[in-house]
Amino acid sequence: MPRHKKYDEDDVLEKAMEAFWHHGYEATSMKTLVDCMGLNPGSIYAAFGSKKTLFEKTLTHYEDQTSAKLAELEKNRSPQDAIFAVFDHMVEDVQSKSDNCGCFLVNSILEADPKDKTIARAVKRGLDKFEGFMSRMIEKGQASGEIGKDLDPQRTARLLNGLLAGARVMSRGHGDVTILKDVAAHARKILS
Amino acid sequence: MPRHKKYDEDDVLEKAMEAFWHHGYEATSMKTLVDCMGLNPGSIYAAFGSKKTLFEKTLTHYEDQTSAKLAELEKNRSPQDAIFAVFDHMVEDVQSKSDNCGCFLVNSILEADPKDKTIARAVKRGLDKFEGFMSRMIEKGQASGEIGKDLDPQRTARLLNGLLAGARVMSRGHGDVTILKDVAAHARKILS
DNA sequence: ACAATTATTGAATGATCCTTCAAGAATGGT
DNA sequence: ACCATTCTTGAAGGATCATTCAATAATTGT
Repeated sequence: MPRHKKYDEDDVLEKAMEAFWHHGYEATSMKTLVDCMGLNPGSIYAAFGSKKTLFEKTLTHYEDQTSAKLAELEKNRSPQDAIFAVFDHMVEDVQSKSDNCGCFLVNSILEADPKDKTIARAVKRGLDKFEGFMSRMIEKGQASGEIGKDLDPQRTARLLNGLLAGARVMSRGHGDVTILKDVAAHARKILS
Repeated sequence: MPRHKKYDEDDVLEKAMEAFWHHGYEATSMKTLVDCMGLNPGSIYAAFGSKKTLFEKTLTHYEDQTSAKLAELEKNRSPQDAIFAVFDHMVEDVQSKSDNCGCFLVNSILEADPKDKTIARAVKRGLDKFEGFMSRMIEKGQASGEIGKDLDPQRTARLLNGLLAGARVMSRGHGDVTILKDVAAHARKILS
């Protein structure tokens, strides 16, 4: 039977994701991908179809990674703490990395052509997962008495997501991290 | 003396801005600009130098337009109402336009190469104006008793800006406007 | 009306874009 | 050891990219 691939598909997908994440879809050329992934054009096209479909696969790869992290928080923490942990994680993430390239999903929302429904749907699916997590945590927190029952779970979830997205955007616009901490604190206030 | 330009420089700058705004910097080709602006490549280069410098000029053009609007609000409304008006304007803007392409500044923050200091600085200048407006309104509102004195003007200004940015991002991710109204309501709550 | 100056035109440039493909290399079954 | 199958290689493809420039057109001062 045949020859085996000498690279790991998840490895190179991860590298492609980093490239798209750093530079955006348009500014990431095939040459860049060839360099980053360590594969020749032919191999990339054989494995992933095209630049566009490769991009879509990196999006779902990111989505998978993110929901794995959320699932872990959901298992190991109280509902309220799980939400706070998301905000705290964002602060640490921005502080630790030398390059602040934000959330891959948020970046992709803004760069994507609104008419491109394939990417729009992939992004929306990612946002929905995030929102589902937040909403679920709020409901569970309300059931356990940890979170006030006056909050509408879904709308509050969206508000928190908006805060999260906005914080990342602003922290990238300025070189500043203060806004992130303030937003994390504000999230605590909302769920008080 | 010489021949006069047969186009208005502000007119074509406006059109270039719309092109960049809709598609982003990278996805806007020179051909697109030629079509949108109604000028030949030669004329564009003669007047604006390069694609990059043209983009920078559209950014400051946007900045000028925005600060004009803010100045008007600052003159005609109470400090608190001026802030609320910004949020309400965002809601109306998204609802009225068929294509929701967000805030040109925010889009540019995320697309721009972090190493490109020229664009980063232009964007930061725009954000600072916004933040300055918010902060100034809060201080004036506190002086007149309209806004609680316990709020830190600058940090609250940044928080509000983050809310604003986040709302636009989320409304673009989903097809939904509810989040915008909720954010506007939340801003009122913060300044209550 | 002519000269001087500037604007417009659009074809041409070389670089880079994404993609394809024919060739060679490597593996597993028989 | 050989065949069938699959992967890798990297050069070549045409398209499009941003940019330039020589030629033409238009305007104003004299």
